Amino acid sequence: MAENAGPAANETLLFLTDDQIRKGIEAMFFAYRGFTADPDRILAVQGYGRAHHRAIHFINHSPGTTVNNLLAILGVTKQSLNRVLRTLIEDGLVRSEVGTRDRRERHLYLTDAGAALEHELSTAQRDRMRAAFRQAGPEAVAGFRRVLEAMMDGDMRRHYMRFRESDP
Amino acid sequence: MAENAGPAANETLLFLTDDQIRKGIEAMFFAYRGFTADPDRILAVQGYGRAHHRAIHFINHSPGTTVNNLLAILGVTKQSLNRVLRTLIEDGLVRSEVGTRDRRERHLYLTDAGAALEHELSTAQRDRMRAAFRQAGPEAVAGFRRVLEAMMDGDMRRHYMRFRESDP
DNA sequence: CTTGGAATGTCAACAAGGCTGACATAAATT
DNA sequence: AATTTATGTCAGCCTTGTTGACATTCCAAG
Repeated sequence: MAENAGPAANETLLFLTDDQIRKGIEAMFFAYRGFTADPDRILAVQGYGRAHHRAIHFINHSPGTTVNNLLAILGVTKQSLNRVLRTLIEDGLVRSEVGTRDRRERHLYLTDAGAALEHELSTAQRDRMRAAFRQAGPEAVAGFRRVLEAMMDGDMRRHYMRFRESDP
Repeated sequence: MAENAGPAANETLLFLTDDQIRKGIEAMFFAYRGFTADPDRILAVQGYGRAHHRAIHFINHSPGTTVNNLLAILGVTKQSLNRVLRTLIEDGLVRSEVGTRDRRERHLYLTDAGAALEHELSTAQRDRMRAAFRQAGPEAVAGFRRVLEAMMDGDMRRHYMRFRESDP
């Protein structure tokens, strides 16, 4: 490697200074709060929390997914997920069907009521994200995605990429 | 506004389709987990959680800050923050000094031990962020920041901007 | 100066939602 | 038949959010 590529090297690497990194960390902290704020408000009314939102989101995304799949994606224990699923099933937002191929598995679907709540939640969250995307512009969005993908853990990136491919 | 600006309009607005937005939402979800994974591991050993990390981070960032300041930045109730602060003070990581001008206020500082933990935590988190930044490149980082800033709530953006300005 | 309100912070109790561990059941696999 | 896998459940713990009650301190109006 070249020892020093001249003044241009400092220019190019400015985005890697500790201070720039710290700003990135704080941006991530504050932005995540905005990211969850709108759904949180909606969920609080019904007595649900973020855990319910996550379950609903991914069941909507992959209808018929099994409990085990969901566990891997959400990265929680089955006891924790089960508590959330139980309330969602009791409240008639999620339907659980015994698998036909493997009858140990439970396949999860949103009911109409579940889909309605999902729509309400994702509309709120998408509106904010869309506004941010529009304000920042297409190139910023591409960069945003590149940085986030590089920041994921291996397993999470696998799940994320699987989702990316799953749209034709 | 123009009704339709031709094929170029579709090109430019592709990043605003529901599907692109959904990918952004899921990227945010998965990336935030990577973002907190390393500090979480370190904190778990000492029996602390993310709340302790946030308090330590912002006390380190603004030494002498008051409890009230911290409340506004962290966006939690004072009772919640107080519990975290109490354990940090008991464990000798944070020092609380009665204000001289206004003796109702408590000014917060990290002790040497607190600074050591802060350094361990921020090193872990910075390393991952730095790797992601390096991998994505400077333009992507600029875009990342622009999108995140647009995604913040008004109050949070105010705090974030205040921090940005505070480095000479 | 006194008094009443506002600001600041602390303590207590409760709920959500993570976690681990142990165990049950049913179905698939060997 | 024995083992493994997928799921569900109970009990109990921890962190971290909440509200309510309360103490202290400051400040301003009377």
